[in-house]
Amino acid sequence: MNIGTASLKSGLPPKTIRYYEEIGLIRSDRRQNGYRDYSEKDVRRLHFVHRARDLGFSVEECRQLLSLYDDEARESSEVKAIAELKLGEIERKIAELTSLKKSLHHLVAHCHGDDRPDCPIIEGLAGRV
Amino acid sequence: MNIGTASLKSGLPPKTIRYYEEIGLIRSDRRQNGYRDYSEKDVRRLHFVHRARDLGFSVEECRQLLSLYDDEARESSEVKAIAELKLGEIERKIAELTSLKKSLHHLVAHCHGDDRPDCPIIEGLAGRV
DNA sequence: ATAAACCTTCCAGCTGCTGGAAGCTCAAGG
DNA sequence: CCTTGAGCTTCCAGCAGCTGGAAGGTTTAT
Repeated sequence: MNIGTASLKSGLPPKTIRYYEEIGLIRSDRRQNGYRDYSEKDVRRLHFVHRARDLGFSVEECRQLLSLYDDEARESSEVKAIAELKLGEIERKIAELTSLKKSLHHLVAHCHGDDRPDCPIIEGLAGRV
Repeated sequence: MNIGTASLKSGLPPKTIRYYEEIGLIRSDRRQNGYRDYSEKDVRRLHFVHRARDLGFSVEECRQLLSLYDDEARESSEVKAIAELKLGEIERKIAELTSLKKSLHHLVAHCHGDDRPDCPIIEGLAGRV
């Protein structure tokens, strides 16, 4: 099938699919006219990458996950290790954002927000607080 | 003072300070030898940007905040509006990550993680769940 | 006098796409 | 049969926000 159809089935834009090919993540057959040609199996791999990206895995991690996906003799512990690393990253990111949120909320809460120039937010950013 | 000293005082790497100048965020005087020359006031502005970036503001937002910082006649409502927008963004990001975390945690929790190949994480990514 | 530590500019690269231009191919309608 | 439009191809550029490195000038300390 053409890239347009593979795009619809996998949920990835054609541009992204070409990009993934360029960086060697997903390959494709070619027809005589030069068009890319995808099988159902290819589409499943594309879909797999789509889901993994949506779950926060980097392209490099997708590469690892894809090779585990392909490996009939994989050990699930390997997959789990990657996922747990990612989970940790996500948790750290959440903690970081939560702390940011707290700081920013604190500044916002103390700003009266009227037409006067004195502003605890500006002062906080200036480090005067 | 030289860029190295300004870097130490503001907490921004010299490279970043030059970059901020290149994009017109922070200017600097020049000495006869071509070296950049920073005043204490410049350093305060650099520090301000540093803090704002750390709090999650984009460079463009820093530009706005800097001009409000400079504006003696600013209305604090303007600052507050920008900060509230950012706060909303941070909250949305946290919600998104929390949902990611939930999905990923669900997959991880169901993976026995041993030497066998069957793996709910791979299956989940493949969309077979 | 020389070496180390600064400073300068410029160019490239990181992640992960996305947009656009120029050009080829294919399917359908008149 | 011709044309039109959709879909495909490649290549180049750009987004954010730096960061690394090369090649070279300056300053400072020994």
